[in-house]
Amino acid sequence: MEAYLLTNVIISNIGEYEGQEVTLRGWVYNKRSSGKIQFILIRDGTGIIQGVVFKGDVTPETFALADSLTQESSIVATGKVREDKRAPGGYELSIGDLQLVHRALDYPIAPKEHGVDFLMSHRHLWLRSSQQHAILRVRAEIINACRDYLDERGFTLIDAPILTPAACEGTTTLFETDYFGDKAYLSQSGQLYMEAAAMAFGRVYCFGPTFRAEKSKTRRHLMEFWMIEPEMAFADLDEDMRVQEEFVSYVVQRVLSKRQQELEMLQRDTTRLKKVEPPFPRISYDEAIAILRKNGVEIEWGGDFGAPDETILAEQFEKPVFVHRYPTQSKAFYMKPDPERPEVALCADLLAPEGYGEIIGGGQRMDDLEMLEKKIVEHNLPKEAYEWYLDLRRYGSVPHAGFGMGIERTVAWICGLDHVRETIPFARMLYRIYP
RNA sequence: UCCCCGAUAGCUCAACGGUAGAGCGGGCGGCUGUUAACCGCUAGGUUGUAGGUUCGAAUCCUGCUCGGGGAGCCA
Repeated sequence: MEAYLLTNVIISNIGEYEGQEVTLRGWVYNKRSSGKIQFILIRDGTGIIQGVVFKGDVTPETFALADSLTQESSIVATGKVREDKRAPGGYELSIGDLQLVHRALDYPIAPKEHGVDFLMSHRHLWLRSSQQHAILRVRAEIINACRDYLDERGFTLIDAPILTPAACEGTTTLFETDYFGDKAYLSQSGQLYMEAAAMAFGRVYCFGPTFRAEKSKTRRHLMEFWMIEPEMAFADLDEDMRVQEEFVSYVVQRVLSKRQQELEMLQRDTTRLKKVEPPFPRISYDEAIAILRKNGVEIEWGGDFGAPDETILAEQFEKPVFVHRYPTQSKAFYMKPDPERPEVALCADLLAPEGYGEIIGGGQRMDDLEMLEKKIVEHNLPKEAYEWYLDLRRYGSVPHAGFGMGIERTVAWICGLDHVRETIPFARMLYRIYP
């Protein structure tokens, strides 16, 4: 077999080779035959093209091979690229020569409807289907867009550790692991480390997996998910929200312009996505409570919002909406209380439209040493573990703010999916860690 | 942890107290333009599991296991 070269022809730009003879390497996506003619849908990861084998055009051996091909068998096909309106994709390959690389027997995923359990158990093969391809390409585009936006604005990528000595927020359950006889935990947020990095680099972000050992079993939860967490020195809550709305708008518009084909494949109605541009509406927690009560929700001041509450709030607006200044008591220890009203914190959540819920949580951080020490005691956190964090308030403390955006929820929203499990290549869910 | 729903052929489902079926996928055959192609034939089942009720259970009841949706918590 000839050497695999990266310069080889790929299906996504097959149009450039019209009229030429090319060699494609890929897998059989599906096959239809009509006696003396075989239609082989070939996919190579970049796209799908229909290959046509006429009995009269090839050797009897080649035709017999084409006839015997099974779904997902790997092949090398050589032939002429031809424009043809009847073909899906607009181009066809008139196959003259065909080689079998490997014959796949009894590929489990048939071209038909399947159940969630079956597909998730065959995730390693499900990734080959067109829809999953489209979703993961949108995910890749979102991640690229996030990084481009931040990189172009003076942010430095400073990744946070995944193995950590203690809870960042000390509230949710952590995955515990043995660290040579000591306990270590899988990170649930890189934020505290980003605060240290922001004092060193000004504007920073991290992008990596985070882990929550909560026994959440909903369409919005994964045990392992990816979060992008920017942090900015000399920034307050207002600036934080301005960056967020610009950031989210940039990401959405970028996907709309570069991944239109994928959104079409997913049958995503993009009319509401097109409206995602700054500024986003801002409502206070107090206003949110009033809206909920007006909609018949019985809710006390001080509590957090549930998923149905978030949907009601988001439905009031066309664009994503900020809910700011939540009660300090319900928020993490590092949130800075509003100096004009200490019972609320200078924080904001961004709720996506169409019922997708919270995609960003963020806010201004506590920059005063004494108040932070007090909060750590109030939250029953071990002060020794946070000495390094307190140092940031001892040596040149400044107002600073940041946020964390969940990639999977953002992908689900932009793709219009009803569950986050398809937005990550291999979802880690409650009671499901295979494959 | 709690609430609701489900488990029948490889897959998606039907049969709802009286002999377990269909479509897709597999195998064999037919067809020179198919679009999840079509047509014919064929193989494929201890109905998740353990009990119970009944002359008789896939079907009704109970436990268990596994899965799905949701709550809480969060991104």
